[in-house]
Amino acid sequence: MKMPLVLLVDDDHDFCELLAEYLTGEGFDIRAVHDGEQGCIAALDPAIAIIILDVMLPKMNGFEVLKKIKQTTSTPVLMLTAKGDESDQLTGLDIGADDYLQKPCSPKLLLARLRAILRRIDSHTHSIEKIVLDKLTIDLHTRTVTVDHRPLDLTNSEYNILFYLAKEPGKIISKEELSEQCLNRKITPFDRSVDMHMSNLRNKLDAVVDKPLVIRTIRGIGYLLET
Amino acid sequence: MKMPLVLLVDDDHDFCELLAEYLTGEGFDIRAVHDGEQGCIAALDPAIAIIILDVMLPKMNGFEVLKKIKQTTSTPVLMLTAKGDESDQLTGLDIGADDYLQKPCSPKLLLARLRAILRRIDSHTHSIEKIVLDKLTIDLHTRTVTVDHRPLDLTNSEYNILFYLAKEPGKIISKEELSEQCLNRKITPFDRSVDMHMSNLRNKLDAVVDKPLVIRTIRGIGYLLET
DNA sequence: AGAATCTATGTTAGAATTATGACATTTTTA
DNA sequence: TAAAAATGTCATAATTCTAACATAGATTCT
Repeated sequence: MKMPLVLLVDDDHDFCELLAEYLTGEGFDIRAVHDGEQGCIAALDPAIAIIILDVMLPKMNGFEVLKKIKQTTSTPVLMLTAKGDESDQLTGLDIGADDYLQKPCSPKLLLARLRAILRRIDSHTHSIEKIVLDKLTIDLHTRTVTVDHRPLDLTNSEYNILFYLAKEPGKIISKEELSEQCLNRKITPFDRSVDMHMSNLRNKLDAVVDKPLVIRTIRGIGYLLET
Repeated sequence: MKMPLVLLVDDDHDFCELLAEYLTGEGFDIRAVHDGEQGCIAALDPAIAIIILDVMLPKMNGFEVLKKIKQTTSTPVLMLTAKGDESDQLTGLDIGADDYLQKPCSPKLLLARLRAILRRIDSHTHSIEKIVLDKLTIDLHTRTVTVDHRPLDLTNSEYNILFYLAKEPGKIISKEELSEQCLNRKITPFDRSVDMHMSNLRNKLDAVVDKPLVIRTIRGIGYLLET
């Protein structure tokens, strides 16, 4: 999929044009139609990567269009709902929309949502399942870790950290990055959390085998998993 | 920045061609040069969004090139280092490289790193600083929250959840999403963590003012922050 | 080079936060 | 109306954070 093709179904021509211009600049191809019937027909094209669908449409309302689309294709749909009306969201969720956005919304937010959906879809179809490094195995789906076929019982944070290091063995990862990516918090001046997790992680790794895999400290910089 | 322009500095022509083809397909424009001197000159072009730089280069090694580039521009640099040699990483970090990758590496990983750097740079230059919703203020930089100018003392997870809801007020967010995005873990069958955090968050919100902002439950679907 | 000093990391123990089982309450379904 | 299912919340267990001190690597000064 080179330039993802976006089908835009909205009767507001100005809005379509504006959005088309913005999204084109961000690496998307756009096709726009302006009523529900056209939307249903256009949605059948398998080249379409994602559909942006307004609920307020002439001829057929957005929900009917959504229902029809979902009967025939599995193309993801991002719906634009009226502000503050969450019954719209509920109805859409039932029928199978992939995401929502209240209209009006910033193009930036819409872009972020678009990418999020495409990333999600993408990662479901062909993503990494396992990391295997010598005696270490990390199963991303079940979040389980084994060393030498023996299961390793890790806490959630320990798993996140080990996984993050193992994604790129030999690469030095800073504490800042580990804290933000694995612990979901900004690091603070005398924050020892990452060090503490490393200590515990090393203990657990040592307990299993003789010389299995080593987390090395790079003083002042970060940590790395030895290859 | 429509199609980010990538400068590739590597003497391996085949590798350059391969990568250029792949990255072009992913929405980048590529310019490639094959020795250090050319690299230094090419790097001066302000149109370049990011530089991929191999350490092994004829005429001038990668570190010298990196040093020269960093003296004159602030363009981010992703370095390609030899496998297993973290002294390369340390040297590069000193000089100011933005990221590393061991060569050989998959184009996919390289793409991910490229995007990560661009996202990071981007978010530093013009990102949202604050969310203000009626009486609620969330300062993203300091991670502090006030209601009616009174500070609200939240735990890390409570902050993450409130922020996630407040990013799109009125939007229904599922427990699955909240668990994965705010607590960094997959939700499990009888997992009550999100509910518990909601309960505590509501107590803290109620404690401050009379009728401030409400977290509404959408049974079977998720939660939303009322607007 | 070696001693003194500074700084970052390792580790212990206790505090704070988070997760989980149990039960109450509410909403939905049959 | 009863049963089933989802959420609210209390109490407690598990995890995570933080303060304090120990240790080791770097730096400075002679």
